[in-house]
Amino acid sequence: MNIGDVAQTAGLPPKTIRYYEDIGLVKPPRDANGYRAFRDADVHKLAFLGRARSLGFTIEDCRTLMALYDDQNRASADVKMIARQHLEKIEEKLAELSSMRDTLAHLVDCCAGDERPDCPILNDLATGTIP
Amino acid sequence: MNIGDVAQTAGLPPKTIRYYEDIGLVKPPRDANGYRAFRDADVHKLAFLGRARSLGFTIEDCRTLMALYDDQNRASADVKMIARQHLEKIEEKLAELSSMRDTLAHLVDCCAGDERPDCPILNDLATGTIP
DNA sequence: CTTGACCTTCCAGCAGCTGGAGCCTTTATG
DNA sequence: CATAAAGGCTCCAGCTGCTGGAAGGTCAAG
Repeated sequence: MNIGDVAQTAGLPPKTIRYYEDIGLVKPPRDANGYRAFRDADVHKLAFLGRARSLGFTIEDCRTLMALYDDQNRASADVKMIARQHLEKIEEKLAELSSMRDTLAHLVDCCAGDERPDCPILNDLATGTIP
Repeated sequence: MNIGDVAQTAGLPPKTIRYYEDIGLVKPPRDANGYRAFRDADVHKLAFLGRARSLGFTIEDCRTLMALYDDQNRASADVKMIARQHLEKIEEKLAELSSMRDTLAHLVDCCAGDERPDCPILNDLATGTIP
């Protein structure tokens, strides 16, 4: 399978797939013409990567998760630990973002948004005093 | 005021302040010894930047917001527009993250987390089939 | 035989810092 | 007054995870 088809199948851009090869996440053999020749296992790995990335796992997490996937003697506890830590980071980001949203939404609400210069948003940024 | 004191006052690391000078957000004059000599206005700008950044505005947004702040003839509508667009992006990210969280939390819940290899998390990543 | 769609490599750049090396200046202490 | 620590300076490199583009080789269709 050539990279374009793999891209379709795995739902990843060719550039990304090449990058994943670069950093050693997949190792497709080459055809005589130099083209990457993806085997089913490679395509499968890439789909795995795509899903893990779409859940927000870092590349390093993905590497570890794939190694665990390949390891028949893994303990599910190891996988769960990674997932739980990642979940925690997501919760933290959510908290941060939602506090940003609350502040911003309030400021936007307070701003007249007309042609006059008075602006509670700028006032807050300048002084740190939320109206 | 030297960079260290400004860092304390504005709540930004010295490295960040130097970086902000690099990209033209502040332009402190220099003392004879080459040290940056921050004026009150510079410190004020940096605090402004710190607050804008902590609300998640991009550097380019910050640049625009500061320009608007300096412009006595601004229309608050312009500020509000920037804030509203930023708010939208935050909402999008929130939605994305919270869907990640839901999926992950569910998977973590389903995983025994013991010494056995069976793992619904890996199964999902491998097949895209949430239990 | 040519055209166009693929494929290849390599280099650069995005955001927003952060770390470190190597050097100079100021300040505090003995 | 000498010295050492603390702070300042510049410049270069690297982080994450790609993405774009240039310059070129390959392959299938007409």
